[in-house]
Amino acid sequence: PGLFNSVIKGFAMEGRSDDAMKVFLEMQSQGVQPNVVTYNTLIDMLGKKDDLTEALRLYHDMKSMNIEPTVITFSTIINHLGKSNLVDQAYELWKEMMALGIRPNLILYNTLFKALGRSGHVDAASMIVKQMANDGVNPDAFTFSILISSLGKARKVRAAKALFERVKDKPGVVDVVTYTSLITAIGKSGKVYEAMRYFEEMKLRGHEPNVVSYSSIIDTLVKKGKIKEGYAYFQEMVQSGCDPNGITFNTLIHAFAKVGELKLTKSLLKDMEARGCGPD
RNA sequence: UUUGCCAUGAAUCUUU
Repeated sequence: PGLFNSVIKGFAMEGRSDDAMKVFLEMQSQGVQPNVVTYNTLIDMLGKKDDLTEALRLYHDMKSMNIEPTVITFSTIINHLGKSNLVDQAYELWKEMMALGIRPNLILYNTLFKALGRSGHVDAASMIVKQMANDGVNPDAFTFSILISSLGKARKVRAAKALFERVKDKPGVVDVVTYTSLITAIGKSGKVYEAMRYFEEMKLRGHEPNVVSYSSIIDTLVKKGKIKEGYAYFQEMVQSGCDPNGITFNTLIHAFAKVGELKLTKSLLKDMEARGCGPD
């Protein structure tokens, strides 16, 4: 089924889910049995188009075909349930997985933290962090980015910072995304200068800010009325060869419009067109 | 050749 799976994946990546489903039927009519990878791929594809009903139907299908789900099956479904804010169902699946004796791996834990974090269940996530440690699964930069931004969205910025400070000297668990998560959390709490301090620390530690990092710090600054400072970061970003995207421009244009900076707004709109970032 | 095909993180606006 490997060949069919690759073809299905190809269609899935192009968003051609109906073609993918046709291949799925076609392989069966040729007597090739789909395997767990086939199902995982299709479930992920359906989840990406928010068709959770169909995704769950396939999950039940595979079980009735006696195809054993794997940890990937569960992280795929939990991921999409989380993104659809169906945390309770995500948590049910987590329990089902445990009941089946399937060991959660790093990605599964990260996915679950993300689902819990989105819905504000940061305390539940902290409990599971302990279980993860007991399981001998080591957190990575994804884990801390998820936990830190979840804490930030739950307005627990002190906890976010404490967590970050606790792990930032360990190798391999902090990267530009982890820093950006913290910078955003602090920025949204209104501590502009502290956000800037971490932004500078990030650069000093050799983590090159990317378009998301710059957009985040710019947003923090301009929302606090620090238009000049925000624009200075925009210039730094361009000079350092980091291309702004539609979100960067959107952030600046909103801010400029608010304070009536018509000239700068116009020049940004031009700049935007020149860069092929269509305004929306 | 413990082969190959599948899953996770950060930014703006909009919103219930």
